[in-house]
Amino acid sequence: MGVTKTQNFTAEQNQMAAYAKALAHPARVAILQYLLKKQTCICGDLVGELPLAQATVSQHLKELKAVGLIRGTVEGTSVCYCIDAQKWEEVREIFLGLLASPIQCQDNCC
Amino acid sequence: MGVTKTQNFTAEQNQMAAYAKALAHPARVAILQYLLKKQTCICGDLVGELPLAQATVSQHLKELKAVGLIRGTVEGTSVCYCIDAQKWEEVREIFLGLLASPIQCQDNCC
DNA sequence: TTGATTTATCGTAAAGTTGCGATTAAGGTT
DNA sequence: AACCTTAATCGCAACTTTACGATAAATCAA
Repeated sequence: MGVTKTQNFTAEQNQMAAYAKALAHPARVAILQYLLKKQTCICGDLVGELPLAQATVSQHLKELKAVGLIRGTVEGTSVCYCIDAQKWEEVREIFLGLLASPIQCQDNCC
Repeated sequence: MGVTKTQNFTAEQNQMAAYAKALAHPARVAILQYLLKKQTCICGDLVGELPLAQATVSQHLKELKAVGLIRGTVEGTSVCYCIDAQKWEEVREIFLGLLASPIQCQDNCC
């Protein structure tokens, strides 16, 4: 059926999966890296930076906006994008929560 | 065309995207959480734990194995799974690298 | 107002993902 | 050997994602 059974997982699991999905494309990783470096930029900068057509970049921006990771504000003809600091902190905490988990068993654990 | 233009992005961007993709489904997050808690478990435990059919769980395990996050060793009729400690450390570093980036601008950055 | 610039959205094609029943393969058990 | 158990794989249906050209909408400039 091709539909994830969201309702059978915890909110935390779904949330983490949603954020991971936002990062699950090199173009979106590149967008976030660029935004973290420049702090702010207009859409056109990203179109120039990425090896993708304008429509495709716009679509990736839409997805990042959909999970709340970035915000865009209209500035005349352009749109200025930046990372949402609060959301970024939230993402950080969620990922650190999982990533910080220790692993006891080494090489031949099984 | 539905094909990610991998070759036009950096190795780091592609790698991060690949790991994020592995985490981009609640079932796979659940599998990792369970493995981090128990350190080790057999496939059947996961099938019992998750709200999914055996074939589906097996498929998710395959994806996690494909990126190297988990390892499975045959133990008689069962297969014992555990997290690959080295890979886990690598994933941690890659994600921390991005997540640690500071954000200067607040509320109305644009 | 006309025209240029910038970004979002639409439509579409190709490919990938999710899920499951059925089957296969491999190891145990009797 | 015949049978059970466990897990992987196959085949399929439904849905989602990626990508781009074309078009629309909105602002600015002359």
